[in-house]
Amino acid sequence: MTQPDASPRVLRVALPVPLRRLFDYTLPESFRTPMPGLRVRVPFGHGTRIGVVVACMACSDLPAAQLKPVNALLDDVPLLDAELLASVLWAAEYWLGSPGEALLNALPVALRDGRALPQLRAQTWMLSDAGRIALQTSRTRGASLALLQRLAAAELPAQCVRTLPAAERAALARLRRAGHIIAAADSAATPGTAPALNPAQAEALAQLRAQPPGFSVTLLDGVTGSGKTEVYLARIAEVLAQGRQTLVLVPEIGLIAQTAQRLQQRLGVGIDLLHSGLSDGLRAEAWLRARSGAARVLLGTRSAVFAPLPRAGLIVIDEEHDASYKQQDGLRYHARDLALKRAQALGIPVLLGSATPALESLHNAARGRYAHLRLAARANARPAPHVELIDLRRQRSEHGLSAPLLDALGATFARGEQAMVFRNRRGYAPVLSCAQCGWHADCPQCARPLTWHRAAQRLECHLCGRLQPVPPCCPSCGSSALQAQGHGTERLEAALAERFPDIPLLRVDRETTRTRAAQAALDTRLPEHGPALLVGTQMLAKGHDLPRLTLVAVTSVDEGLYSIDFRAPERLAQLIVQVAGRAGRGTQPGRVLLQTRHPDHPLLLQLLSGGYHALAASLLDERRAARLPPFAYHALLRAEAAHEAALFAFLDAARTALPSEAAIEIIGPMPAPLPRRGPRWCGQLLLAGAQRGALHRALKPWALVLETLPQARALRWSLDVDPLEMG
DNA sequence: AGCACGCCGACT
DNA sequence: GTCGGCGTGCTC
Repeated sequence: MTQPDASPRVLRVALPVPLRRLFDYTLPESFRTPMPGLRVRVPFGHGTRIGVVVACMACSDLPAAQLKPVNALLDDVPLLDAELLASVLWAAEYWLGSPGEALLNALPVALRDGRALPQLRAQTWMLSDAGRIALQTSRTRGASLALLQRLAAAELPAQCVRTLPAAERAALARLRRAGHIIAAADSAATPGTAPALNPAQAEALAQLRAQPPGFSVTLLDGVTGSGKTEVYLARIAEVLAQGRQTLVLVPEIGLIAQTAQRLQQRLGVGIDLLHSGLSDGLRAEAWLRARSGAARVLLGTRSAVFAPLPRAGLIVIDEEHDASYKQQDGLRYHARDLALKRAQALGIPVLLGSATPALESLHNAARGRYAHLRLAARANARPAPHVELIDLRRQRSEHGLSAPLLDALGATFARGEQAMVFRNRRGYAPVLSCAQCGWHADCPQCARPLTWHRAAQRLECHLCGRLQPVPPCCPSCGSSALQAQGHGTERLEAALAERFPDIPLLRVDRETTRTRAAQAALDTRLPEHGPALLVGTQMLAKGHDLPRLTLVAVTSVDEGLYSIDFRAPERLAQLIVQVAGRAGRGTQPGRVLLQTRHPDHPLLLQLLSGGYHALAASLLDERRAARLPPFAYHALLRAEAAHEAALFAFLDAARTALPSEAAIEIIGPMPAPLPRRGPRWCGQLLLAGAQRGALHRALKPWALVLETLPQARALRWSLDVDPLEMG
């Protein structure tokens, strides 16, 4: 092992190439010794690359003759501070990715090409109302008075501060603390008044305040409407008052706007946003503001977990159970888990919020690794919505809608109230089949049924996106008796529009949000008062706050009951609780209808009688008995190839390359749950271990072997540590 | 991943 | 005669 030295002449550099290793370069005599986290330009292969310095050393493990010199140091000070550098390298190590890709992806796009840092929009100081009053009432003297008068005459750009007399510079800091001088950008907002906390919220806040300073994880577990956000806000306000930064993560971009508005109104500071909807320039600006400490509250989606936090005080993960926090390509990190790692390194608390915590989080709470705060009651003492099952075996249903469901919708509209109908499939019908011979339309490549999109007059493969015309008659027997089998959102929309012609109806799924303008425009299309109906996929489950929504229906919960994916019951329960939480937010109590052919299913019965936590407890028992996560650790090798033979040649070679260790169970190679996607064959190899450490120790060298496997040439493969999807 | 080097087919 | 197919080897 090489040792750091007083005058290191070798730099270990991370480069944006998909190789799980670092590269050593010599540092030319004339160059100063850079700090880790600095960007460099280096020769690589036949060209040059931008990389990040990871370590400075006296010598390399390689012979000096094999090292090339660094071309240029690109920053004066490291772009990544020590904590962020270490945390990103940890993520690359843990999720078995390339350290260089992880580091370069952690930077905003605008900083990846080695350009100099853009100038941050200059900060400008101005008088607050309090400052103006202080000036008018002549309560100040000396340098303070001079500075207030100076600012009353004109706003003061921050870069002019260093030319001020020293006494006035000292006064600036003092008057900022007193709130007499504020940043111009923050001037528009003044903190809103916090509503009085109910006893449960007050108790939760008291417990949070009682925690010892430093790293801690708290699962804030509260039913929808219990006011988790008020608890976050109170904690964030305290962190702000200490002059420290808060990072808030939400699962989806669609939740950013409403969350930002609420944070801004209540906290009275500008909220810096970090998400993929921003331009490169804006993202870089927010990232740099975070790095400078100027950004005090950062709000973003998954990738915002890579924001620099030099003055970190708190991290909040809202809807912590949401699977969107798991990156599904490239480095397959989990933003919640990385946030926990960062909080530990930063020595700050993390708040995990959810009405339906992930089983992993409940397990961690039960083991005492997380503090567990329950907010059981709805904040406004409104009754929880009433959940009922509709037995589809005993009802004839038309277009997937049973009579009791239609009656309930009719009654809701008659009262002038609003309703939502969920169906997890878009299109008109998931299968188009022949009533004569039983033929049905399949994707020739994926060998799965094509979805009939009736309005668009085509068949669509929801796996590979292939589009085909609708045949005029059965290609197999010539019969014209082609019929829709099953129901998608488009079919529900048509059936409901026919049944309730006078009720404003809106369909929300990937199809409608893609073609019609933005999702934001959707809410404005429904009346605020009077009856209305929303039909759509899970997209509906978040956002869309209809005040008069009192009925929520799920047209079938059965896919979630009998899926091969062991996480399906957890997800179904989370979805049901989440959609139930959307009903009855106004003054009327809510009602939830679940259509099923399995009304005796223990999962449904337990959810109805004991709620999410009772069900979660049994699901955890099942996971323990079956040795599934969180009682075991998984890693999944996925591969897809043009030929089936190449696919299994690779997976077999990968299996052979694994050390024969009793601690690891190897399942496969096997075809993926959906074995064909477009022209490619998909397969996988699942590794399970009882101990995370033992599994990981075997995985790291294995990943390096996989990179060099000749069978890996002809295909695409990826490793997924702690996979959330088996497929 | 890129990007070159390296040996075998249809074209000005 | 060559332009170019993608097999394979490497990147400090």
